[in-house]
Amino acid sequence: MPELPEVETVRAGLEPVLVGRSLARVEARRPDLRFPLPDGFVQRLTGARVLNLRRRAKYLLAGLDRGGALLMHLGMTGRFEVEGAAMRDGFALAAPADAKHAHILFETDEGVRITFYDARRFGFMDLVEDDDRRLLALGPEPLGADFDATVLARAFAGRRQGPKTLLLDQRVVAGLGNIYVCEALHRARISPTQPAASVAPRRLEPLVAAIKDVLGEAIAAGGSSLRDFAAANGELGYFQHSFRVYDQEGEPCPNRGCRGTIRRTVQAGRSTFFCPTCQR
DNA sequence: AAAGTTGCCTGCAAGC
DNA sequence: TGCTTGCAGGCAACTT
Repeated sequence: MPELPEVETVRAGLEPVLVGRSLARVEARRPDLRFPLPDGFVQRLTGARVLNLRRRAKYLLAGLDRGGALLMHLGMTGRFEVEGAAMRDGFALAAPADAKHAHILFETDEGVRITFYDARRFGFMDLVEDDDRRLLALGPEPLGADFDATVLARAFAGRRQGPKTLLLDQRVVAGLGNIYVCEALHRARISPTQPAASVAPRRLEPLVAAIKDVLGEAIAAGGSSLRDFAAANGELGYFQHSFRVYDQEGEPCPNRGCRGTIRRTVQAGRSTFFCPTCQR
């Protein structure tokens, strides 16, 4: 469940049980996620206190009192489950619900257990410093003041690539994924496939606004929940009901005054949903 | 069969 | 010509 709004929702859910707590127990139930866990992962985290929980792009960063941070990425299917303070009552916690994909377990000094599940295992964790190159390479936060039309003008200049693929490039703007790029381009009525250099400059400001709007609305809705089977303890987001183009192939275009039909195409190996009538 | 992720690899074009 | 760089597209990692 992982684009910026989903990661932000996860961050907000973990913050109250994690920040200020120390990790009494850490268990890695396999040596790797997408990549091998770093050397001494469990030892280096056990006993550490979490100072803060931040989001950067689609990354979660738990700052540690012993320096550095725990970097976490949800990949495609990564998710966290939080279970209450059973330890305080002297009861052992039940086995993870989906034991096969429960890869990392944290238990705080309050006895709260936080389990990281990831069926496809495209997610990853690492222990990093502030100068980690994955973080330094990221473009501006789309909801930040420094993301504006000028940023897009620079990124689009001279590019034959479509706006769709450039907006997915985390070096241009950090945190957008397939869903919200499709949604934002539709709101701004910009073709996802035309050469980015051919998008008129006056259209970049509305595009920035569309990106900020759709992300803000999605965060307010708790993100989007796709293909989420067992409803975890946390509530599911409901923004998927507000999709105007994503996964809406064949539906009428909801843009005002447009009588087009939503189509699906493939760009850089990923589905693009758009209205060929009003997005030009 | 398709999937919301990133990053690596390739082949090609452009530039010096 | 040959080398380097950037670009654009494809694919791999895995499970349901």
